[in-house]
Amino acid sequence: MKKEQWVETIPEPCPVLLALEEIGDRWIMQILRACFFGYRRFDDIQENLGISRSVLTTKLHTMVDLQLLEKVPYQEGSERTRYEYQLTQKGKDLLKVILALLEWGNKHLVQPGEQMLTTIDKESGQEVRLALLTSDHQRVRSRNIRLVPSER
Amino acid sequence: MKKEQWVETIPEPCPVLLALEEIGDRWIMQILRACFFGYRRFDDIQENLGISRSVLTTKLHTMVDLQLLEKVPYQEGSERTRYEYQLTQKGKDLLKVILALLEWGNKHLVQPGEQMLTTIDKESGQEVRLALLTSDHQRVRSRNIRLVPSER
DNA sequence: GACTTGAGTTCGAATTTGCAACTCAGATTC
DNA sequence: GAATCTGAGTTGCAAATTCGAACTCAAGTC
Repeated sequence: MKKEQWVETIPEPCPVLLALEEIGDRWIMQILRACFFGYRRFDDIQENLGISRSVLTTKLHTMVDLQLLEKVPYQEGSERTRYEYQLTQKGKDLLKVILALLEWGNKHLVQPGEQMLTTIDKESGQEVRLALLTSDHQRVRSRNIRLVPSER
Repeated sequence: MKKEQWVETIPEPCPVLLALEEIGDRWIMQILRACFFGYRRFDDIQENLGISRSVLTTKLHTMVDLQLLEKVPYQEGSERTRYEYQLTQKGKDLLKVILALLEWGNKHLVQPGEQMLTTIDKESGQEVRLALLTSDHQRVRSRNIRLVPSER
């Protein structure tokens, strides 16, 4: 193998692979997207995604095991107690992954005439984008980065 | 369905779903990661990922169809012409997705004692992270964003 | 002429997913 | 107080994916 692009030594295990092994299957990211977009209940998620009920059951349980979601009881008015799936902090920390996918989808997948989904700052109303920043807030362009192993 | 978190109206088709339908399967992101990390040839990728050869063949072809990769001839010295898979611009534009996964993996999946993989600025050597920026370079925190549909 | 290498094919077995129907407990209706 | 509805699953079987290992095939090498 010749010239490498961003990295010379890849740690074992590779953190990106670890991430993909947890959430890189056909459904988990889609379920997370639904959760970010406000869906919380079994039937809502099932209908929104068109996933089969049996698979959704399994995926929700593994997502709870992985601590991406939490099964929380709630009541609407005086109805009986039900359960909904809420994003945990670990789950919420995947927001940037979703936003990165969103930017890429807007750029490469949305056809002219269709609608994009843009991220705006609630306060200023300005458009918001993901950028690479050094610790003292300088912007860095992608081609100027390198990946290095470091101790946890 | 009650209170939504980041978005009131989701455009149809949703750009995030479009993205996940293209690259959200079990292998494509892993193959992309391998490409970002410098692997370009069939056997190298196959060995690195432990994917079965038949599936890799199919995935590489669909990735070429989707214009994520390009099959490019090359020669090493005077050897016969071979082919390697290179990231296209559309493929390279997924870097932020990979970096977001990397940050998440570092934070939540790397065990103490194992190695993280950190992103640094080639010039300053400083650590680099993904951040949300408005168009005039103000940082925004995740909870202060909203998603709105917009015309393409 | 036999061997090696990269890049696949082929094929049967194992795993995952889909679909439709069934369950089951708590509310609500008649 | 029996029948119905609703949310959140199970169950069982068919269809689609993936795996592993062996086989192919064309170039180039010994």
